[in-house]
Amino acid sequence: MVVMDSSTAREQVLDAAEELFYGRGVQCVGMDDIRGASGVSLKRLYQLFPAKEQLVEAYLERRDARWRGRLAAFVERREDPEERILALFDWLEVWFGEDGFRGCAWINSYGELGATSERVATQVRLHKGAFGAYVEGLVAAAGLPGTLAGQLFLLAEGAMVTAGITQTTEPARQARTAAELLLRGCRGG
Amino acid sequence: MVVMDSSTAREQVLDAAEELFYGRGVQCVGMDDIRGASGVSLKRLYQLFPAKEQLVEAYLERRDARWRGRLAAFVERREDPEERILALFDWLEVWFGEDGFRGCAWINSYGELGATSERVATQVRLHKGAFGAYVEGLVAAAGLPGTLAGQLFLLAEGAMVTAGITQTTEPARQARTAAELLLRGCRGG
DNA sequence: CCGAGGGGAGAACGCCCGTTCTCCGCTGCC
DNA sequence: GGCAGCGGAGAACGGGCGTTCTCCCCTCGG
Repeated sequence: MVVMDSSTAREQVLDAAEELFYGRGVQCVGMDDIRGASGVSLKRLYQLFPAKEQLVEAYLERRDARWRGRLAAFVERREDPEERILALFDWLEVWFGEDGFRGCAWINSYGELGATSERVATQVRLHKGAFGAYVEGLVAAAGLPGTLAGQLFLLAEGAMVTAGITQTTEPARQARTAAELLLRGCRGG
Repeated sequence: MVVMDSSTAREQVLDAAEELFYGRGVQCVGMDDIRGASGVSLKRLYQLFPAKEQLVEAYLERRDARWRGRLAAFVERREDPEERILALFDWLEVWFGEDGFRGCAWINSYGELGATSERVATQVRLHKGAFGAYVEGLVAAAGLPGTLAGQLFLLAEGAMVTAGITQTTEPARQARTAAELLLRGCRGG
């Protein structure tokens, strides 16, 4: 096989890890599965990630960057600050409808490993904190009261959980409708 | 030891299972841990539950009955139909503040086993379906539009997830505030 | 051409865990 | 009292998995 430098090997491992961990759950994917799917030998795999836990951490970290990047790119296509808030829920609907959607990776990982692995719990809190801060930013940019941000955040989280469990996109629309009502309420309507 | 009939043995096993599965996650609790905590021998344990998966199923099932019973008992102490809807969120706050609260057992189990075990996935869907139907009932009893129910449901789900991850009770109050606003909107206020 | 070293494949190791089996003591009936 | 059978304790079994080790090939410098 052609030589492969460390950073591409790393990416291939993370690609495989993301697909498998997200699709089946972390604990039922073995390091051997990762090797098979990535084509990176166990030896090198352990050079890149000294233990499975660190691979899980890296998987969540990289996915966080991607996920928030995609969200922001979608939202920023709208100009109006209030439209941007609603776009958040439109984006959820797009996400929920994607092939292989299986709920929120962080919520799932927290359910699986939150009690066991401090590193995983930390990644989840960081991700949810960053998402919450992003919502706060959108709310502030629209000149709306800060209390609204937490409420929208809960709607989004509820929609993610429910979409994951029911395998439908409908929760995104329900959450969007609720968000519109809350926005209207803030405008004093 | 004194003789123990099947139904008390069953209860003791389920008590132990509930505490351990909920507190640490299903997969990191072994059948031996259940035996140690319940005092029921492995042989009898396997007579009562032929496989671990069925014990998990029974744990979720019994917890569902308890959980919804407690919720209903709390809510029904209020007379006014709209107060009952808000009481739902007050009850969440009580629940979130309990010792050992670690999020929603069904959401956690779904993250852990939803992709692997059809029985577990089914239990989770049944539980969430029953909770959703209960919310719908409260909304209908208050003469409010059915679309509100789904929105309140999402708020409650979001609060459960967030309270579990952050280990705070605050999401219950945020969700309650949002619920009040949505109610007010329905009244045409 | 030769020897050293890095990397790949996969066997090996140790441990855990779900499930079953073995052995033994107790109990209750004749 | 004797014996059959139920039930408890825990060893045993089989498989899986995280991690490490062994062996071999290929490459590259002399």
